[in-house]
Amino acid sequence: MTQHPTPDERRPANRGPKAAAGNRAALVTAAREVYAEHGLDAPLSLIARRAGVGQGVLYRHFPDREAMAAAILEENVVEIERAAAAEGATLAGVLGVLTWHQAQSAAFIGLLHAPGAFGRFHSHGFSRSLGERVERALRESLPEGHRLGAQDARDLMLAVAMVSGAVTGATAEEREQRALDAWRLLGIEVGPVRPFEG
Amino acid sequence: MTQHPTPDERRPANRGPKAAAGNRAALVTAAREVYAEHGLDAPLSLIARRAGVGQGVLYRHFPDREAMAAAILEENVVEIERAAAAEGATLAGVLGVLTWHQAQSAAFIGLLHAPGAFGRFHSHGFSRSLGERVERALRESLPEGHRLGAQDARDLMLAVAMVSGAVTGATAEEREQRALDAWRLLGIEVGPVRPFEG
Amino acid sequence: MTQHPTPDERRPANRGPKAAAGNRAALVTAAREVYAEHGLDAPLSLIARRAGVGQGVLYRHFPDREAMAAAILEENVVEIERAAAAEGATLAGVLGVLTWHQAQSAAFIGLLHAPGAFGRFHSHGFSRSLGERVERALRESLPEGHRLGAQDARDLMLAVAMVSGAVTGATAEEREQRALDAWRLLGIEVGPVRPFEG
Amino acid sequence: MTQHPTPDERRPANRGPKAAAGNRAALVTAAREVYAEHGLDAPLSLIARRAGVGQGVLYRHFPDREAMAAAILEENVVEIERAAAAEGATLAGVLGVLTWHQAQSAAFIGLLHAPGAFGRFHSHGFSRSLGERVERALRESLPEGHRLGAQDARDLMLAVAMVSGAVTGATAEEREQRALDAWRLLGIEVGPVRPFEG
DNA sequence: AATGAATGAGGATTCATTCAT
DNA sequence: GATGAATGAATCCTCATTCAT
Repeated sequence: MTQHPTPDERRPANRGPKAAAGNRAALVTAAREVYAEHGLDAPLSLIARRAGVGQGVLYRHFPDREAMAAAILEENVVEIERAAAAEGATLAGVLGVLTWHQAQSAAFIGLLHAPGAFGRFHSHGFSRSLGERVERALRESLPEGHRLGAQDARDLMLAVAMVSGAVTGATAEEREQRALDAWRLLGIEVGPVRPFEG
Repeated sequence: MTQHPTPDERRPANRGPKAAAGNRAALVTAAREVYAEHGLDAPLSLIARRAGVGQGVLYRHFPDREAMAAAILEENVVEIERAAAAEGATLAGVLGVLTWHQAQSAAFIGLLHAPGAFGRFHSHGFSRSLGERVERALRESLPEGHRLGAQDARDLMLAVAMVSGAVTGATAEEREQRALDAWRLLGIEVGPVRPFEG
Repeated sequence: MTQHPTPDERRPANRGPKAAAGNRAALVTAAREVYAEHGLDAPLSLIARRAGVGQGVLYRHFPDREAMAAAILEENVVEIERAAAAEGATLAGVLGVLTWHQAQSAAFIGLLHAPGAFGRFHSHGFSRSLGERVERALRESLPEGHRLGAQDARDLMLAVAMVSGAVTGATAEEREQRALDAWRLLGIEVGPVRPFEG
Repeated sequence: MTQHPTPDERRPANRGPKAAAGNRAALVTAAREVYAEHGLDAPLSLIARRAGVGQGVLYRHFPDREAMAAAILEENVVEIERAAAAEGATLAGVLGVLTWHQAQSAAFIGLLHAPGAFGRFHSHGFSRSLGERVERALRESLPEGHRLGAQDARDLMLAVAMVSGAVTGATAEEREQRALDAWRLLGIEVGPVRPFEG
């Protein structure tokens, strides 16, 4: 009685476990779009719908709001880490990749520097660690022997936050230009703004 | 047992129809507190309760969510305008006042430059005009004969947005220092960070 | 975006604050029926629907599951207390009233002795205190000077629990007879089984 | 980050198709534990997980909720039947075994007498027959030539239900004492409270 | 003009059950 | 025969907003 007693007649096909990987990918894609359009407060149900999966599938893959957001941010950070680890990486080059991500999804990179700014994402401290990973990546991209003092590192991350502030709220079209203007105001050189491709 | 709704917080008794102006003020104060505690997503009912008024009163004064937020920002902007209009105003001085407001309520001033960033405040475009008013105020604070080119003005507002980015997500304690660091990175001189008082 | 932005067109009439008392009564009546039919696990939404009110109204009057159940049980207990407090009350008479309530809503009186039996109602300990109130009422119904030892009181409440066990799960028709049989097996005299009417 | 489902509790590796019987036993054991911890509303998925099998296996063995619960009760009843069938069985002795089961899993034995009491287990009427089996077992335990009249039999089962009522809701520690107190109030002699062991 | 109850849509989350592999 | 992912209905609960008084 208490529970779901209406098994119904025809279900719209169970695509089987094979669909799992595809579903997860679809969810990530959908989440990226939906977050971009509606912000991090977007209803999860919308993401599930957009991905073409049931609510349950979303919860299976991402047990809570944070897990979903973390999965998105994670990918951004991984790209930046890869760019930093690549042969011949330079700070300017990595900042270019970072800027590309900021321009693509300002709200998310902005989140790196604004945990809890809107009353969410306090718990896991995940953005803290993501922020640290970005910081480490930037450090690693410096020329051999070139070390950043603590204050320098802090300033660099502050600069990143400032660029995020610059693009926050701008339309997708304006973002890249704004980011470049921001780096210019800071007097920091930035390489080509583009995704990292090994 | 636990039958009746919620006992409310402060409830200074119905002060009768005359209190309209007082009610508005109480709502603004309450909103500022509530937004600070719970973020912009805070339930309007909480604001009404905190202000000690009925829900209807809130709607009488502020027809929608945006009107409420706009009223908060409005006060910030008015202060900045006053600072700019004052005898002997300087850009650095006005930026000090602006920075004080950023440090006080980073999220709200940040909104100035981030309309719609989190899926809100699309409709009225009010922040556009608030932003323009800030821009005008900054211009007016320049020495007579000193005019800002369009690009310079744009850069200045971008810098303001960047400082907002720098303080977003920081704790109340850290904000002022971060803002000052940000201005330093931009190489822009800022006067004492304090509210404007005639 | 995040919240309920679809105010819709025509609402089915707001019957105004006057409806409050009526709504509460309707909810209590509906809850009694629904609990009887579906048990304490019944969906609250069903109660609201049965009462002909919106979900919100239910939550306004009864902030949580327990509050709803407590309201129902409360009424039963109050009746028993009244019966015990009446002029010329006797133990047998009060037991008759108590038995009437057991026969009417076995599950609920049963709850008196089975807090948490089904994984709910742990928190407020309300059933504990309701049980104590029944115990006190039974004590008060004893002839002047006749005091129940602690063990006797415990036995009496145990007997009440046993009668609840006897009627639990029986159909509405069988309950009264079963209860009387149970009291007979216990060798305890019970007055007429009927509600208390001053 | 927190992407994959739930890591499960015990997971003794896929034991292949041969394990059917073992799976069933594992499910029964798990169900007993889970029901004890979470009540009859416990999610079936939890039982499957605890048993270390997939959801599908649970459904293979127990087509619905009731089948699961019935399997648990079945074991209790079988024990009682064995006790009654044993050489030299006495009513008091069998009641002792029955009481042991009541003390162990009050809720379940209580169900014997409370089908549908909480909105469940209407369909199969299985508890009816389980109840009848208990009744027959008790009858068989009487001395040769000693027959129970219909009313006496009914009273005896009522007494069993009453003892269930007495222990319902008590903590595991209190149950045995309460059950014994209940039998004492009924004036029925009960042998040692212990499981039946041939 | 103020009050606060009513309304119900919306979004989160949980499971029972099915079924591809 | 086992596994465990997919599905989505159902329930919970929260507010934005209206409106009788």
